Amino acid sequence: MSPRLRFAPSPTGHLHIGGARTALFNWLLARHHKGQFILRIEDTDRERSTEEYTTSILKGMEWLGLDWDEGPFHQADRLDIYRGHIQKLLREGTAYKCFCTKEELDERRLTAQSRGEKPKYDGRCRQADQSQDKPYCIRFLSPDAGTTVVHDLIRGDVVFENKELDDLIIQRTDGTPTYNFTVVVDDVTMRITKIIRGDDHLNNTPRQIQLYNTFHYPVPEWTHLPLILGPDKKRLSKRHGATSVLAYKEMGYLPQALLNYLARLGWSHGDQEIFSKEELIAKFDATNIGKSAGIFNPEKLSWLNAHYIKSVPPQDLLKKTLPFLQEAGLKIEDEAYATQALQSLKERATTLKAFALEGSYYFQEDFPIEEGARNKFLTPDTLKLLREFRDRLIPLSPMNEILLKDIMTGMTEEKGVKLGALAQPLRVAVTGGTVSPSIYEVLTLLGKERVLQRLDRVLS
RNA sequence: GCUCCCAUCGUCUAACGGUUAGGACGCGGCCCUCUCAAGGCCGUAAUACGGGUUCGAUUCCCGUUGGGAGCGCCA
Repeated sequence: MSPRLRFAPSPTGHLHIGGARTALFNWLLARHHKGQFILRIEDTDRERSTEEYTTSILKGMEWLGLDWDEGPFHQADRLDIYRGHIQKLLREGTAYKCFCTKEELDERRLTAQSRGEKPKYDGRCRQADQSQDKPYCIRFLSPDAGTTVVHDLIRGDVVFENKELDDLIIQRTDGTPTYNFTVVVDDVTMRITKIIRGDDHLNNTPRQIQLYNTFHYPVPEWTHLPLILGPDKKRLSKRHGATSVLAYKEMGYLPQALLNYLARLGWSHGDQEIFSKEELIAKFDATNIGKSAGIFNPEKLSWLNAHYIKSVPPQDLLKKTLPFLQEAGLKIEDEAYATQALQSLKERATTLKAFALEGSYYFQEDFPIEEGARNKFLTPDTLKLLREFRDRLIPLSPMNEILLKDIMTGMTEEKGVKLGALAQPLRVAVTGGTVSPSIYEVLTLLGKERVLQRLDRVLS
């Protein structure tokens, strides 16, 4: 039977790095085994769930290319299903009404904690008169004795004492069902066979298993992923800078770089570092997932991004980069020229955004000249050199890299100076800075007209 | 505090009782060179600690320490 997996984010925030990895692992395994990947939006918390976040999560998934076969399902549309299941438990006596107020519970929790005990519900409403006309929530009657064991694919059997588990609330006073309940009902009715989720859910799993058991439903296969931590070893959060997947898109990261990075954070395939999407699908295997938490390392992501930028085919370069060029206010008039310019830049770009930041001189005439560069390289002596270069350039037609090289090396040999003595001032004059691709390449790309214009600007 | 999980270079990881403990990012050096990158070569750096088991432990067991997660009418 082909496996069915799901990703079930709650729309109380953007799709973040950790969630994206969970989604990726589920997606990868589904694709690897030719199973189904289902997307479900867990929005039973009406207070904090928003439409905006739902859209953002979907956009994040699409950007990463994690396509789903079924859904997105919304829990908000499934309330009748949950209600039916709750009624069943109530009828069977495996759930009961609890009339304790939130304030009472808070108070008891505090006193338990101050006594050094685990703050759990004492089960006092198990005996309460169920026909009282007071606001109530509904609790699941969990067993007091025995153990519940979680068969986890990467951790083995994890045993929990049932006495550690209290009667959890499955329906709020306002009539809406809660997470630990809906997740079970959904996974059962959606026939999910493998559950891959964050480590933070491991402690919830025994109570979910108890729910499966009382419904006599088959228990799925569990895989709990170690968490992704920040540099301070705390759970990755907004405090650690950009954590939203879409933020990486905006910073100029390629989805493949993020996918590759995320796959290797917690999973490995020997010494291999670079994986295409197809390779990941072919090679991904839950048995090679590690057990320990990993720290998010932006440098390595950057390295991967630079790697993938180098491999973008020339014909795709402009399309991918255009939004960043436009954002920087650069106008693209000649697409063929722009493509060549980007091509010359791509060896040294770390992000797509860097093209606009570091190569703006390709697309505008009124770029500023860096103060330090001007002082160091545009001196009376070098201006003399530039003037001579200009004079030798004028009769040149056509202008190409070989001819330029001839002129420049000829000049520097005559003067007995190093090539850099001419190349750097020239670079400052035509790019405004001391860093650029090969000077021959830049000059050729820019073309004679523009080069002369820029030389005149610094010579006048 | 209680419950659960985890522990190899700074970071991501390889090793599935026998290796000079390997690779990658980062960092440093050299080469290349018109600058900066890229690339090539070299280097830096780890089995948390203490007990067992074993001819032999990174690997198996126990403990200690350290880190993380959970303990919500959040998911």
